[in-house]
Amino acid sequence: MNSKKTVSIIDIARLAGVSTATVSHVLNKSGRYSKETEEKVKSVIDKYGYVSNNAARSLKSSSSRTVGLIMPNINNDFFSTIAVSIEQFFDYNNYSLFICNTDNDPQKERRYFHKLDSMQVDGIMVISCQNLLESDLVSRDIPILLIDRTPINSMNLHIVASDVKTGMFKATEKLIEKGCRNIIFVSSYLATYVKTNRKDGYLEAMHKHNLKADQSTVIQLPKGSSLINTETAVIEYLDAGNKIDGIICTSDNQAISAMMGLKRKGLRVPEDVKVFGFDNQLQSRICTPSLSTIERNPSAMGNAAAETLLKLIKKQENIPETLIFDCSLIERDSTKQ
Amino acid sequence: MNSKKTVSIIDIARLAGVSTATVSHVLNKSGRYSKETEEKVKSVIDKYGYVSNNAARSLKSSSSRTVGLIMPNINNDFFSTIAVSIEQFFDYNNYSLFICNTDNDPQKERRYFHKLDSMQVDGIMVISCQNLLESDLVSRDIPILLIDRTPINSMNLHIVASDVKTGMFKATEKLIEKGCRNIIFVSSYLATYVKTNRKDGYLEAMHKHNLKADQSTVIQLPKGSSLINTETAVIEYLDAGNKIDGIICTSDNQAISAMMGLKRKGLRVPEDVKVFGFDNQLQSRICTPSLSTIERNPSAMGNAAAETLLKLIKKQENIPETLIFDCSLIERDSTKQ
DNA sequence: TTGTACGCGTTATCAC
DNA sequence: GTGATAACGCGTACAA
Repeated sequence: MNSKKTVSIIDIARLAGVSTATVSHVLNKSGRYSKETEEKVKSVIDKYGYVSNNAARSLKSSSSRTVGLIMPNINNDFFSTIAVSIEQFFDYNNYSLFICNTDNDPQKERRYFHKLDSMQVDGIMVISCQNLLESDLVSRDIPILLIDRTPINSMNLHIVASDVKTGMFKATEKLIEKGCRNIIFVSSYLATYVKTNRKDGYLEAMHKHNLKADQSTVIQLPKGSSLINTETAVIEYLDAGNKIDGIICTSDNQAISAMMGLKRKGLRVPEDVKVFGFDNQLQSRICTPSLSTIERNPSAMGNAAAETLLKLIKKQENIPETLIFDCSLIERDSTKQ
Repeated sequence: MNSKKTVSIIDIARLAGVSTATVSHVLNKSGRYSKETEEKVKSVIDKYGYVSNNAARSLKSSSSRTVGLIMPNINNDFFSTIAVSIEQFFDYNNYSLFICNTDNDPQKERRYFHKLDSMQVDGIMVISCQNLLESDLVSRDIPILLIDRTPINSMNLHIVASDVKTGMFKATEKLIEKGCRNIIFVSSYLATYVKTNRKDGYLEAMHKHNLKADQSTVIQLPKGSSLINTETAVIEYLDAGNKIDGIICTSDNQAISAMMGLKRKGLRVPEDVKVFGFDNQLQSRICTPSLSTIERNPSAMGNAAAETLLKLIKKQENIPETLIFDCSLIERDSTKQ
């Protein structure tokens, strides 16, 4: 344990024989002081280990050179990659980033909005887990930026996201091109608007090529199900007499579980069934057979989000309201030949 | 964009026809008001969406019901699992957790210490990337808790960590028990004190059983190397005429890469070589063959860390200075038979 | 360069 | 028991 008496700007001013205003100017390099006073002040600050009180600073300036990122789950590769690139951008621009983990709990998301708001952050980015964002999330006039998820909101918030629908469309069409005709869609539990987007890409591609795709070709895992449920669901689907020669999944883990189900039913990947995952997570490279997948571009998304938020904070002009990133297909063994 | 005028406690007081003191008391449930005024005040707060200004509150009380977690990389399963359980604990206790990602940059770690300090957080937990912690990290008298990594420090900080050395010892001995005699140790780049701990467990087990283990049986990957380097290093080791029938790695990814190297040299796992990973990450279950690994207990560690920090914040007595968690072995196909 | 009013919630003191 | 008044904490920015 350390035991320190807090040193305030008043102490420093007294010890250096100047006013608090001068100390403040030295700290902020805002001029209005001589070389000598600067050195005197700096040496006193060093000697007593003074750290300026951010609470007082933000109370006065209602800015803190701090931004918040609210996200559902730092334990998810895609999200945490976004977070890391955001952090790097803001660090480079002398801002601090505070990351808040909501555990996919909408209530907690709102609590963090209020907390960041009351901590006087200069802006907030959110990968929301709410379907609807109310306008009372923050009380101050700070920018809010939506990343990835785009819940309904009445505030015309700026958005950085990826074109998941087209990504799913391309993946589905790729399987069709390779001769698949009975392609099913396996979806983990997702908020309504997320799920709809992804499924629509699949449905549109199938219908474009006059292939059957409807409720009966979609396996929707219920909320709270684990990966073993996916394996079981695929087996049950086959046991019910349905044919499969292609699977599109909403995550790599779903795809890997689906492949386990296929294996237990004696079906080979990619010879009998071709499989697409989603998000190009590490495990898609490591599993056997290696998994074809859809790559969003989390680093670029994070960087664009951070850049946009900083522009909003600085109240610059002509900031695009919506940035949508393309998805690309990464083909590996699970869709070979 | 939202455009709001900030509502302050003064506005609420005026609108409710009471003083700011009363509003404050209602907010903090500190008594001294009647049911009627309470309802009146609450309805005004609701109506105008008032959020108390944390900067002002922490300026006065030098507490913010907020704690910080500084960590090297949220993109790492082990760390982020710790973080999630810390977050859950503090949320349950009505604290907010701000997570700061240092990218393994000691300078940045120090910057975040100062920022959290000046934001008046009530305590800081750190998975440090420094070898030495100076005592000027924070200026106020707040508790700091070390998690996992235990750099040298002069402040007698509390520690929550795991007994990695014994874990490595047990894994090595397990391979010896299964008949391995030429066991090598493959280490990714790690800070000195981390690496030493892990390697010592391996060395002690080998020496206890009179098996050769020294510089020549340790593959140390240089800083900044990627997984392909591990694969190559294993191949080169074999090409140099060395024998391998067991491998202990400092991460699951290292182990998976090592297995790829073995495969390319025509060696089978587990028949010819048995392999241990480290940390029981998702990929250890998914790879083929599935990987035996060492499980630390990140959830329990996170929970213990959070509990300890809260006790320190509340200045309770008899808080254990050091909590060390055991590691357990998880045996899968890579060490079978 | 400096003095000082200001921002806003908390809490001790005081009045009824 | 209820509620108001005012001092306080500390950095900022404008006026002097």
